[in-house]
Amino acid sequence: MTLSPNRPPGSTVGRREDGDISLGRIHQRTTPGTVAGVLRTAILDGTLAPGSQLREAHIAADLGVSRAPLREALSILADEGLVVKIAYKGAFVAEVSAKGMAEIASLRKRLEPYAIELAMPRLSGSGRTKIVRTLQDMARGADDGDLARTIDAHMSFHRVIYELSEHGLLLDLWRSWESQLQLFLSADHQSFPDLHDVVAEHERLLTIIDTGDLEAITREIDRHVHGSIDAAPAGSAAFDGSQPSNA
Amino acid sequence: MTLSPNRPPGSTVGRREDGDISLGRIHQRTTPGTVAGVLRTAILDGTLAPGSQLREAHIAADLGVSRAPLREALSILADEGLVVKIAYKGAFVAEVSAKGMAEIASLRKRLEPYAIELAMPRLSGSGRTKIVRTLQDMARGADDGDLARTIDAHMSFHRVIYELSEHGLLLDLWRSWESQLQLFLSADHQSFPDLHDVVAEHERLLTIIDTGDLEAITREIDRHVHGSIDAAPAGSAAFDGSQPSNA
DNA sequence: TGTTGATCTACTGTCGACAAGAGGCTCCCG
DNA sequence: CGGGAGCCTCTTGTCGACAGTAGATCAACA
Repeated sequence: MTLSPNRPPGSTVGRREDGDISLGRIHQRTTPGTVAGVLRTAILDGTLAPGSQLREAHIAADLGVSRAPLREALSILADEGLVVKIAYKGAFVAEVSAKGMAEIASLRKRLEPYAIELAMPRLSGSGRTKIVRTLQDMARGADDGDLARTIDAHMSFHRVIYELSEHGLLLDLWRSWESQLQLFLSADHQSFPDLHDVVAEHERLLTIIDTGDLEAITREIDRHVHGSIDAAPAGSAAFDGSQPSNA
Repeated sequence: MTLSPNRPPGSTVGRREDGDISLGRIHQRTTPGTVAGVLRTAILDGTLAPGSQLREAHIAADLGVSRAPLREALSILADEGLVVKIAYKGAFVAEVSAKGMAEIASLRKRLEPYAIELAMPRLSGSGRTKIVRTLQDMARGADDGDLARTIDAHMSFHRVIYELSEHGLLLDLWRSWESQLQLFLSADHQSFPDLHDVVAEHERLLTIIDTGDLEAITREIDRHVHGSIDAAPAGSAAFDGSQPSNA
């Protein structure tokens, strides 16, 4: 992940200097960025199987770019933890391991309550609207039995909280986890017998956040995160210690 | 930073599986890796001033490599937060901001106690020796008035703790902070009137860790980290709000 | 005189070709 | 028949050259 502490000079977030014209920034679409996007979705939707090697020449030819920007795209994905690069051997689609997920969970338990605490002051107005919207999205996804959409909304729910914390590092951290969580969840959805459970879970979380009781929030996050991680590995041997890594 | 969850097959850190032969792994010295190393020291020792642009062609020629591996080296440093890359504009030596340091501190306060907790079981034998050794190094550096050495040992002290936690993500996180902390500290050393204070501070921390009292440890880390961050910015206007954070 | 527009330069982004390392295969030798 | 040295091929790593962009300089114009 790229935990860059210094943002590019142009990436003003919400500042308006002259007449209040804040027409949101246009972010430059760089080739490596778009390529990384294509590969990311391919990995997340299973087109590129975990463990498979990503041959540069092939992919570059497929996408109609040269190897230089492709290699940079692979680096981006490596930062996100979706790809593992090994010198002189190549780049491989990451295999999510139960251990890796547990590690992420252990950090989330300690940091997400903090993120919520920081986000508190902004949880009333438009911030709250954003969160509620993700819940609605999640519900709609669950209604339709649309796994991908439900997961997307699930990720958005948490991401919005990190965004509202206005803590750059925290948000970067979440971003570095998001792809992996998404990969894990979509591969492991069978552990969610009913998608509506996910929705209920998060509605409950939001209710508790509303109380503003930090203790209770910490407890709930603990339960919440614990549940979504440790509930799974038992059943999904496929993702266990699979790191003989390579192969 | 590269928070890769899946490590390359060979990078077992301190594990000895067969007869205790830990001859430490020879890590493949890749060109981008060595180049990144050269640039890293140049940045940390001030040869490359914060904010200055790193022109690819120029540096590549200086080091006798082509731009391809150099660009990758810059990406590595960007991951570490020592360099900021901006599309179509170039790579610049990062400027540490008080805000960035405060963000790191806020996360350390929440994670370092956890790292210590995890490291506990390994804090008796050889693990402890390692820590003590960094303290000795720190002391020697302070005796000689050797700032760089003191800082190195200081970083090692904390790094060893994260290593002993045997929590991959935590260690990765520390690594992603280390360079920036080092950059900050070496630029801001005037806030340490006496290097021996640093040593005393860490000896005290170790003593408290020895008690095994997690509450006390958390309190101490809070004090410790708080002190080493918030003590500084007041005096060092140079690093304050330097983030045109926009603008 | 302030502002707009073109031009110019220096740099980054991209390309295709070449070099070098890694792994598998065959063939030779004990 | 087993082991090992040497090739052979595929892939990644590196290179030099070209294309495109950002910012500065400067001239034309209202």
